[in-house]
Amino acid sequence: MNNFPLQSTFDLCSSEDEKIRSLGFMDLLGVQDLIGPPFLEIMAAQQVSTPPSKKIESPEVINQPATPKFSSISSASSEAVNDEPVKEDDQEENQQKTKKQLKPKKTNQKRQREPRFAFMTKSEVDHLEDGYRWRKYGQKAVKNSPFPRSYYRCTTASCNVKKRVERSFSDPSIVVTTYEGQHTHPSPIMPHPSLCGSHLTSPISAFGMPTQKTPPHYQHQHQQRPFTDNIGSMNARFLHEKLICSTSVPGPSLLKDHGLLQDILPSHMLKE
DNA sequence: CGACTTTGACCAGCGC
DNA sequence: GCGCTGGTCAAAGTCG
Repeated sequence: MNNFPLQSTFDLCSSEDEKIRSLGFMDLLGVQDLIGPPFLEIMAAQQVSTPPSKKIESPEVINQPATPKFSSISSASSEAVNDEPVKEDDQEENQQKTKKQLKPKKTNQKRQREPRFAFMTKSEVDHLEDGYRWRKYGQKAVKNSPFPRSYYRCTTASCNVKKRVERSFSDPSIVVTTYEGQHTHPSPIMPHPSLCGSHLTSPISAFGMPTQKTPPHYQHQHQQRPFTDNIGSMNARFLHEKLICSTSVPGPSLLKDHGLLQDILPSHMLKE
């Protein structure tokens, strides 16, 4: 497997990411775009639903909505889209500002988290090309890891998507990327949906990630699940890898995907 | 000169 | 209450 600089590892099997494993990757990805409802339902059913009473704090990954399917994601997404959590805080904000020219966020309520999804990618580079433009706004050393975690934000003004990138402690060759929120715009770098998948000029962009390369008709069809739109593209591959890694996901819908993925995935992977 | 990165500081949440 | 950690801000620096 040295042919590619990187390869995604979806079964999230590193010890460090056990937490990730426990939760529905699909849900996080919102992959239903490609797989269709039946599959999702299966996945959703399998998902560890986070008890409402318990805060969804598990770092990446887990904010698996308690509700099956994406109803909660949908609503979350809409919030996410408008996502201007800060505005209503103006007054409080002022007080805080006076105090310190810092963070407008924070208020009486807990910070609302956007739907997040994480995935692991075997890569030598930390910041994978995913078709969107990101601006780094922070970096922190992480506990229990020699590798720092980088924080990125989508540079598009109206887009509040963020992502965190860190290397796996257990396997430095693996990059754990966590996306938060949804893109409210098409990919500025890869404007041609048709390029998605079939023209993998770069392994990185190939499963780089949530590039919005979903065919227009598809997007239209699934408009109400904005979150999935962003991710729709990468999932083909991610999804499949996840599937082949996860023995717990039987299902016809899987087969359905094979057709779509054949030109993307190595035959041996398909077999698996 | 604008866009982006680096980096130190600050704040909130959480566990003890 | 206190300390730790994650997440974010914003000034300064860097690059094209």
